[in-house]
Amino acid sequence: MNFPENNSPPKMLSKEWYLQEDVTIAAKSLLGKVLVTELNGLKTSGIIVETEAYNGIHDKACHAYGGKRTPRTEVMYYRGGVAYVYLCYGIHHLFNIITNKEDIPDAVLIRAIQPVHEVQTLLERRKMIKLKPTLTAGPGVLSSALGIKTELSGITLSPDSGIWVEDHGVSFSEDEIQSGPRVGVSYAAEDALLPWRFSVKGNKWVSPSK
DNA sequence: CATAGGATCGCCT
DNA sequence: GGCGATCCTATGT
Repeated sequence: MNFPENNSPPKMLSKEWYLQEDVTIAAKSLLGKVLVTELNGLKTSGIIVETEAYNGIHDKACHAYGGKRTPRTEVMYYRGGVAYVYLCYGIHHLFNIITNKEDIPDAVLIRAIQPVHEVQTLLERRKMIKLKPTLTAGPGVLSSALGIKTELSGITLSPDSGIWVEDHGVSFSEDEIQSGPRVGVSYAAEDALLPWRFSVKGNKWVSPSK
């Protein structure tokens, strides 16, 4: 596998980490971080291997484009470090990490994870028998596998709230990161072409390209 | 109040 | 590759 060995103990991302101003840098440095949920007594996790950056009010693909505020998007304006979860196509709960200062609605969509621990629980939630990349390759299916639902939207990422991100000392250099256009945002005119989808090159847990 | 459509997925051909 | 599922959200009357 293409993850370096490391012996550093897991640590939480700091509150300050989420306040960084360049959401594309945040999206890239989230690759290799570990997304953990502990819900109903079940602890599950995976390594983030694919993300997309959404650049606040200037980004036509962003739900907060033009400064739009609605009950759904209000949490995007919170100070960085909260979850933004919304229902897509009536079925899928898509999980985002809000970054940047209060009132600047940047978000990173988590698009794929590599399962590590408690794979059996992930499989059960997905009603799957065999371990395959479709378990967690895609924003809808990874939320399903980790038990993430829209009711978590607006919650602060921390063990107290049942969902958080750990730093296990893994990060990737530019030449280990694949960049490309974001998926499913053709309505966003010229912003649809921005190369703001990021993934770990050659990793089999990344979602299929379109 | 009515309605259109979505940062997707899985099953079907 | 094509399409239906499924329901919340945003928008317009």
